[in-house]
Amino acid sequence: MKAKSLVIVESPTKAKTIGKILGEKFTVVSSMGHIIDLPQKKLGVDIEHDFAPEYAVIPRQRKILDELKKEAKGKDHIYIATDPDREGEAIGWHIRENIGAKKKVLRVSFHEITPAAVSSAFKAARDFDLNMIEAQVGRRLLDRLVGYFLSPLLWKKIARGLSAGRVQSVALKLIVDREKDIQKFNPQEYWEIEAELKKPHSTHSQFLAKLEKIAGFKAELKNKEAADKVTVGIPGQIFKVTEVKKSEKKRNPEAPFITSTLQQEAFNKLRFTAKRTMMLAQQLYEGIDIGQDNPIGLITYMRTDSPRVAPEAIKEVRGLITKKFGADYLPPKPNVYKVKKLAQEAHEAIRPAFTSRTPESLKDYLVSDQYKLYELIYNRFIASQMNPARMEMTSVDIEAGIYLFGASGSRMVFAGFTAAYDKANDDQDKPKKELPPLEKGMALDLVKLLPSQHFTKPPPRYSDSSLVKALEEDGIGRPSTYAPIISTLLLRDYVRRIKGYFTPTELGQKVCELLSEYFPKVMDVKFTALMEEELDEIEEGRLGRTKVLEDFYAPFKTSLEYAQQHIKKEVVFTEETCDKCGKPMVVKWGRRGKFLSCSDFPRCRNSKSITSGVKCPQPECGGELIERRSTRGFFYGCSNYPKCTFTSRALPQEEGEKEKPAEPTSQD
DNA sequence: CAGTGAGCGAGCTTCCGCTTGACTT
Repeated sequence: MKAKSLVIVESPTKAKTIGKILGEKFTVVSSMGHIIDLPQKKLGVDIEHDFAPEYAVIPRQRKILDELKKEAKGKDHIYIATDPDREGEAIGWHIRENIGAKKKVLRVSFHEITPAAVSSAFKAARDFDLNMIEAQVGRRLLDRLVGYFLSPLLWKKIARGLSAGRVQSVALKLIVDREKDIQKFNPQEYWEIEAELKKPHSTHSQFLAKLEKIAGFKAELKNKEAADKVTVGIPGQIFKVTEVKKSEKKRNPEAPFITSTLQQEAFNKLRFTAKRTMMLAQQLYEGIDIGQDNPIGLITYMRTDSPRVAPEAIKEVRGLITKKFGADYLPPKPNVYKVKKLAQEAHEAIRPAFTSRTPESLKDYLVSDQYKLYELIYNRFIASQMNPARMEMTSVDIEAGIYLFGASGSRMVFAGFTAAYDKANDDQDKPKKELPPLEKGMALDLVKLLPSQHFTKPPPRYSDSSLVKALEEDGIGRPSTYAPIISTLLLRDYVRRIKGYFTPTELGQKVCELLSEYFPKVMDVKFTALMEEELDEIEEGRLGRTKVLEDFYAPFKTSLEYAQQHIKKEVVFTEETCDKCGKPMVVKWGRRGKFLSCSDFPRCRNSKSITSGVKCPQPECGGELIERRSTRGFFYGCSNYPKCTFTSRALPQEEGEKEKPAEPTSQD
């Protein structure tokens, strides 16, 4: 029997795909991510000795490592084909160091899983990039220091079980800061006046024009009096077209999806949370049984920060565009999309694995949500390689005495990529109506005036979509962590998702305030970007990992000591008194959230729950609803439990309050 | 696919970033 080579990748699906490409001479196995890490139970960083890490095999990865060792035995060549980025290099290195066959191990890296890319990667097999691994270790240690020093501080000063970290705490700060902006926002009244106009002797040429200027100055109407003055002055004036400007505007298609944009669009168009989106994408990636042999992967890898597309796929989609839409829709050269500055580009864009598998052809095999997500990914990809849409934009000036009105309209000249990307979904920028044909000098009839009152609006709270967008823009977190960051903030009860929008809790605000006051550097959104710059320098061999850690740790330690001394643990007294001894009750935090404890603890050990003040809707129950916390999130239960087992997701609706539509689907 | 829970307080909680099954009804 001939000796085989061993290839190690991260994911089982990737192993399957590569196995098919490489053929019989290779055994391809997966590591399922990292196999060793810092221990969970302790710091695992020797601060006295250059921040030396104490690594340990991740308990649940023990079996995997044993498998890898077994497979490594008797193989002539071992290729580590983990992702071509910082984490992938480190994962591979740790495998090499732990499977007991160091000498035979080589590193291969490719950015696309196509026969051409894989083949040339094996020809260019190389040694490990030690500087890259240094950078990863630096990143890991820094995160450990921040997380494992700040979290215990919170346990001591606020409540047990809390957490803080380089990423989650900054994400929390975004939400808390936004809430502050909203609270201090002062809405300003303003009025708009629209005129419904039509061409003389015409019955179906109505259109709307907006008041823009009065006597040459911008029309700013602060209140009803100002608006009334105008609405009284306008009738009787002669409306006349003074200017008609036409221009052609191109609208380019968007890049194919990467993780962050997929999460944004899936939330905006389908109301899927980031977590749900990733779960569904994983299912599409792993493959679905579509009646032929094995399950077949329907999309490329879903955790990526690069919009790059494999040349083979470009060729395929260009063929499809010509066939389905015609040559007019195909650009002379493939569209190329820019990579973000902080991207590590280990993977391709998220796209259909085979454009021949149209969403319609898979309808019978996919459940509804899978189908919707696949369709989104499919259409976005096709559209990304099509020609721009062309619109004819018209803007018209209309005078009525001293009053200047403006109207604008647009007409589609060429659909371009919008022929592929479902327009019904594409409601971001308001679709402008087409105007009737108008010419300079034309007189118009006023049908009616439509004054309307408005108020300036505060900035919106973050949603899954806008939070992920903000995180990505600031370089905070990675494709594999956007969704988990949100889950952590919810799990800790730092924020709640209300009708799809994040509101910080009192606890979240308190944690944020404490950290911001004592650790402003860590809480700065720029902290991660600065860290990334230093990691880049480590990768280039211009900076040592220990130096980076020392420079961070020295001032951090000082802040920590200062915080330990100066933050007072605050005790929250309530109006409630103890049933047993009459002393006031105080709020304490247990494993399952807040509860009331006698302030005389431990002499009096009485405790009780905090009730919501809302009666249990069960007939003849008489209990009150209490907010409970389980492993699966929050819910309301009856104070008479276990006698009454009533539960509900939210407090029963107040009378007269209307049900609002489109609550996003959530697992948190 | 939905459910979710009875003791918190004396021994334990926690980070970020890779990756998938993990429980039970």
